[in-house]
Amino acid sequence: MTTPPAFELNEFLPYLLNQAADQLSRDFQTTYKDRYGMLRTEWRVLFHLGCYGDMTAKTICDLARLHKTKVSRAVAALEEKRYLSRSEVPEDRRNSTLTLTREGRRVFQDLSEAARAFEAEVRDRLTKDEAETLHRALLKLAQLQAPARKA
Amino acid sequence: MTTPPAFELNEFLPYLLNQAADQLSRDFQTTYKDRYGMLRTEWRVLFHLGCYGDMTAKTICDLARLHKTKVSRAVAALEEKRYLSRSEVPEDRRNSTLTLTREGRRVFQDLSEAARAFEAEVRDRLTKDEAETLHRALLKLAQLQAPARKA
DNA sequence: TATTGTTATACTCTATAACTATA
DNA sequence: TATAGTTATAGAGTATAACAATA
Repeated sequence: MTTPPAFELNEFLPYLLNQAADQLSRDFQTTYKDRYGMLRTEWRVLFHLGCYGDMTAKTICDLARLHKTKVSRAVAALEEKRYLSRSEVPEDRRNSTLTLTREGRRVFQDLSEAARAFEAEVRDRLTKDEAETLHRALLKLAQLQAPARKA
Repeated sequence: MTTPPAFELNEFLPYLLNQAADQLSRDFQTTYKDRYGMLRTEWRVLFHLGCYGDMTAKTICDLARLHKTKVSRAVAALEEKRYLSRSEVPEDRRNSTLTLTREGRRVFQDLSEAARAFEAEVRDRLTKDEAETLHRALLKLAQLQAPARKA
């Protein structure tokens, strides 16, 4: 005879996750957009190369869970901006190794400092325990692979 | 003489947040898309009315942090589907109160059960503490207003 | 046949400006 | 003049199919 409790949107994790992610994305995107005219996927590709070193487009697809068409276009845009160059892999000429140029490394350096500062602000709004638990929970939910760090 | 530690993308909260949110969104959207051909903003509007009762488009804009153009289109789509109706507010004829129809309430009922089941699966992947802390942290980061619950 | 990557296309989402009507 | 809502438009993001080159 009891009615089920009404649904509470503000406790629905997928909704909250989206709201929080949108909020932070919007704030952070101004950095790479205003400074370097980069789009979201371009930023992600640049950071994969900067953080983890040279790799092929296919590897970025797998690590970042991005579709190959998105990566293909982002790589073309970054090449156009002279932030990366391609070199054919002799063993398998279907793919190219992507490498940041000197300018690309400089941009990565600048943006990673901005990212660090941004993250510090975000963490300031949380307790230490909240930030750590959030990080752990998100890793579980996002199902990302963590590659070996750049040498 | 020490170099700063390299940036670690997989520990950058905005990135993790996006990956997790995208993942869950994609999974959940199939429910409202496949069953009712609804888009994301339509789902959000329907749930605001279902969870919190009748309100104007403007109120939904404020609660959900959505732009009025998005809400306007979602409301038109839901009206077209006969999930809601509008009634002019006599005191201020610029706005209308939005009300779910019988069919709209049925759809909300069905989708909120699906949402509950989906959330249960998500929480199963986390410990109780992780789920609670995640919820608390996301509320802080998303900066949502929680309206009074529907009577 | 399968894989890497590109191009084309359509659809969804976001952002902005211009507009109507009411206040 | 300000606010609620609509319409139009452009740009960004997503998804899919078709294709070329290579394996």
